[in-house]
Amino acid sequence: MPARIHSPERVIQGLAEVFREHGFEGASLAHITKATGLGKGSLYHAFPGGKDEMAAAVLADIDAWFELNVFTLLDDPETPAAKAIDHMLDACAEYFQCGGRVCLVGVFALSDTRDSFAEAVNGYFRRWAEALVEALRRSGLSRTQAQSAAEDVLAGIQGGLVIARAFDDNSYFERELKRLRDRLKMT
Amino acid sequence: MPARIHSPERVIQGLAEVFREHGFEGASLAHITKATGLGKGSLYHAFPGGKDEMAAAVLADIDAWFELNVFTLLDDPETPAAKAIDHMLDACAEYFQCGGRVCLVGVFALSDTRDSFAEAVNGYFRRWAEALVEALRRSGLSRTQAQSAAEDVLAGIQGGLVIARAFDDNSYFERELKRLRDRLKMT
DNA sequence: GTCTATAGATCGATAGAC
DNA sequence: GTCTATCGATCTATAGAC
Repeated sequence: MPARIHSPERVIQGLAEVFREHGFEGASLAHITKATGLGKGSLYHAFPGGKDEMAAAVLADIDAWFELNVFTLLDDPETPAAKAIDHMLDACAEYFQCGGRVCLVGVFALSDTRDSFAEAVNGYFRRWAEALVEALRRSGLSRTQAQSAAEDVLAGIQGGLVIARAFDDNSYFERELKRLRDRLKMT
Repeated sequence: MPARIHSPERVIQGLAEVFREHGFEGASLAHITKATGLGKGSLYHAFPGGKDEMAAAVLADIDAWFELNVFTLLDDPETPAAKAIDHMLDACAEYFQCGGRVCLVGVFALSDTRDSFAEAVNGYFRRWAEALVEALRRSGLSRTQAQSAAEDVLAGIQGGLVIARAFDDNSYFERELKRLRDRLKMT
């Protein structure tokens, strides 16, 4: 048998898709083997900790993506706040496929799965909020104003994903992003 | 054995709690029997359709609650818009226990459960949006403005619940409700 | 209407060949 | 590193006594 047919990135991506679609408890190994193309043996070779370790790997991968594509720019004191925030919203539109893809961290947050991954779930949103506050302060807002606006943006994004999915209408998420963009420009 | 120890309302409430906490797939009959106090036999006597019928009953119960406590007042042409909207946000704070309780419809919307309950999930938010648009138009907004504001409020509520639960911090949801209240007053 | 017992399928996880 | 075979547990759902 050839070694390493499946690149780690593809496996993580397949895992993410299954967890997003079915949630943690609904993500059966049958679904996972189908999505990754790996048998159970291979999966448990790569993730000895089982489903918990698979989910943790996916969460770490998400963290890394947002760190690279969103948070770093928000933090960067040399990047104009407006540009960093615009880029953040563009990145969200891309990552969440304009509402066609839900946020795994949000999915985990809503169910009892949150208790098992509390640190990752909490950390993801905390890191995002802190970086966004940093950018908003650069744009001239007070700490209180910036925190309130950041909370509002995070809720808008997560809520936009929920409602877009409920209506099966991606344009809902796009309109929500537009509203957030406009609101951030006004402040 | 005494008949009808468990009132239908208590059973539905127990079911709702389990589905909210664990999602549809994670809501095992073991959890359900524990939460309702009913054995499997009793449950399948009351809900011959199994878990699907249990979930549908819970969704219908939620619909009825919001119809009675939120939508009707928003629709009522004799109720001042500001009063109806204030009442809606109060009802949300109460129903979602200031963020301590998540929205089952939102939970279902995010996972593949949505496909099985698409009509109920879609209808819940559609009814809410329509009623809210009605109230906002009474307050003087154009149809376009009212629709945009209504979408924004729905997303804010759902997103507020996601983030509050992610942070395990109910004050987050309360602040989001306050922001929505202020924003609606400004328009 | 409620229960216990249990069927039959699927679950997560492991063992061991290659 | 990947597979098949398989384990014991748990799952949804049913049957039948009371």
